[in-house]
Amino acid sequence: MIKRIKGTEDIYGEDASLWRFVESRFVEMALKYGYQEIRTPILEHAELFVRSVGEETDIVRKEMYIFEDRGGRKIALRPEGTAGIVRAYIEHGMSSLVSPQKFFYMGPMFRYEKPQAGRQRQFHQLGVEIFGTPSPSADAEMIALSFRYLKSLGLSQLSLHINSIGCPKCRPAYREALKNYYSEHLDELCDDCKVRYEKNVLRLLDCKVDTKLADSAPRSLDFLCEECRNHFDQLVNELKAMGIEFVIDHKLVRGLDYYTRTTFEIKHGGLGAQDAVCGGGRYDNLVEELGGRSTPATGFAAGVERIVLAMKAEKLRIPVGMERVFVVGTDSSMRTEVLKVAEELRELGFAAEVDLMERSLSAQMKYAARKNYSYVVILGEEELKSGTLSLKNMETGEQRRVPRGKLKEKIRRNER
RNA sequence: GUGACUGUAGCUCAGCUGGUAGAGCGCCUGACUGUGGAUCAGGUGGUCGCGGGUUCGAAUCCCGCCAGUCACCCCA
Repeated sequence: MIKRIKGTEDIYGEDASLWRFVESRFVEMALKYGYQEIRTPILEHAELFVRSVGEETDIVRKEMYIFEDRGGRKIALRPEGTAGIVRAYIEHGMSSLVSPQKFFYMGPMFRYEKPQAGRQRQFHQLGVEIFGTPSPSADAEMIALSFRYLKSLGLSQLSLHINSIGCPKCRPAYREALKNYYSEHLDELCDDCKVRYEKNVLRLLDCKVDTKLADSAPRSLDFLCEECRNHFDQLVNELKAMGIEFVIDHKLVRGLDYYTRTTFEIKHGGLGAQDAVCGGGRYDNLVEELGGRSTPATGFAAGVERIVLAMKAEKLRIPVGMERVFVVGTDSSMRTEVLKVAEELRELGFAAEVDLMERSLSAQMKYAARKNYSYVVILGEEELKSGTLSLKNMETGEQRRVPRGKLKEKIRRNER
């Protein structure tokens, strides 16, 4: 038997409804804030990610799906969404459109990692990007959007963490301070951290083995230049003004090379080790680094799988859509009438299903019950003669004759 | 990439110290020729993850591989 590829998932049944809800709610919310959708290819030149995500990052060094196409080009399946959107922004000269340009997107991303709870090789992200404004208001808006969105799904065990990692002007001093601090504790570091010390000092902060050392390490906020400091202060003020609760987390550094100033993350308390459902921040230099005009930008990405896991952890229900009705005939001679009534119901805005197995009336009732229909319309000789329908409420068992034209008002909406 | 645990029907699992597969649930049909999730009866369904080895004989023991789960790394 051919099985699905490691780290990929088939989404079906109840899960598919959940996913649809998570995605459509996001689209609604992003549109409300004035964002427009952008769909970029899943395939990009591998070089794009090497230059944006960073040559030295794990994502590029060992997690990218790369292949050579028949024309000998090095192609990658996108490991994240931002790079492709920046590429599209530059390629289409969008910097000459009105600023800011605000985009939302969603779709599959690919990273060759070992799967675990909340981590797949093909995973799905939804997110936004704002181009053309250096203002902390942009950071505040997209952070607020992400947080409000997650709350609107019903999630409550959320915590928002923010930080600033400065800019190329002030970050070197901070990095130096960290290096000094850790150099005095080299022998206390775990093996992974010894590597981090050489490779990327900032990441020493999120070591899980020894958190005490990181707790008392120098804080990036204390090293910010004046511009970065003002930026951060204003972000904090705007979040407060919008009534968004957050904590300043000086240990929050993000893994992708392109971040500047603002970084943020939203964690969920009901998940396993992979507890970040959303993350992002500002990347003021990426557009220029990829060959575009110098353009400040900010954005976030949220993991759909993790959102879904979080919703399951909180046992959240989703609102039902259309009221569903099953239409049965007492025998095969009613077939035409059954089809007609089902079409009428669909026309009226209901979901209507009919038997496709040529089953007996009782078997059809059984099917309707198994599929959780709350209403069944029954058609037989008697109904046909009198121009009525029998409408059965499957929850109460109550059944009554209804004139054909009155179906709509007799079927009430209810919540699942 | 590293580590731990796991792999028998669609699902959950049983199968003791080796004698070549079972249950419950599900699914289909019927009891129920105009009425359901309950009950009863029948039916459907398995290369015992894959490949080697040991043995007269392997789901059971050994090795390798693959897959799954969780954690590390990293990240959404």
